[in-house]
Amino acid sequence: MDPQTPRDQFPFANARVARRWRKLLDERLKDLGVTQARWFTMVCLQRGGGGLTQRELAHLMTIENPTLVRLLDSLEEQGLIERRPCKRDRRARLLYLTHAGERFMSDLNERANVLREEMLKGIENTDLEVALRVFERVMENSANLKNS
Amino acid sequence: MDPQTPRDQFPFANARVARRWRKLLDERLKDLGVTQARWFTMVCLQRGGGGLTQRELAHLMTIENPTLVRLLDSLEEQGLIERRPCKRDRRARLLYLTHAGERFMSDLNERANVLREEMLKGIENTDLEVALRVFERVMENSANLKNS
DNA sequence: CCTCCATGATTAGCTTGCGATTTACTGATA
DNA sequence: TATCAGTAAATCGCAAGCTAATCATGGAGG
Repeated sequence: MDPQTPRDQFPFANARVARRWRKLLDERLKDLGVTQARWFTMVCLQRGGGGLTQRELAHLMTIENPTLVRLLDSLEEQGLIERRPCKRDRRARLLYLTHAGERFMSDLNERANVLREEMLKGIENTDLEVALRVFERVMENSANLKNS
Repeated sequence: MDPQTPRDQFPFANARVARRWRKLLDERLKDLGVTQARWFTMVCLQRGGGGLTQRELAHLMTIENPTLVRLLDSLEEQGLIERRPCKRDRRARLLYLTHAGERFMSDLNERANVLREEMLKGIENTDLEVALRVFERVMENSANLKNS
């Protein structure tokens, strides 16, 4: 078999890290009844500022709408977010963190930050910046594919 | 909200790229009846050399055993791999690519290579090497966590 | 006003990640 | 030899990613 080049290894190594991060974070949020994906949903909603539609939030998160629907179902059931009707378009629903959800965020963020720093310990910001540039370029490249 | 640092963004950006890669590869392998995960299983089996146990292959792939079991079920059903009994340990089963599986690999690899080069277009090897070092360090760091 | 296409959300069904449990076997030790 | 902890694989059930299909509403053109 050919020796492995950096290009060969990249997608696998990337996916491996993503699996590991998800697994560890799920583990550490478990006693709060939250998962990595649900926390990410709340983070994006908070960043987006509340009042987003589901389509807009899905776009922010770069996931598909049906995936988001289920995440919102569970968050709503936990009382962490709300779906309110939209007056301008009765098909749409506007999303908000509840007060409980907002209060909860500081605990969740704290645990996520701790884990992140443990995982990134000893890694220079300059190296992370290079990695982020690579990610960004991959996303740009793949945006122009679709049907090739 | 705080300005986003490279450290904040890293896990999300990493996960996003992993989702994108999986999605596009699944799409391009679909007509061959293979998914990204099933192809990855075959790649690892080929690299590992055949005759691996399931535990060994799962370790190579950095996934859990139950996840692998199902991948192997579908690959076996498609006639791409075989599970043979192990004479030294009757609990274990040794894994092999079938001839059909081996022949199939060149098509699959070709398509995966094309996609990879499209996604990595314009990215320097030196930058990929930095990213790979980051990945490796993250995996090392997270190996020492478990119960913290 | 009606028709018809487009769009936001949902539902259904598949895949693949996980942990917990079960089953069959191994191997060490009393 | 009998027992018993440990291990390989399988099974079950949950979460979260996806596509395809459905439903309700919106908006444009005849």
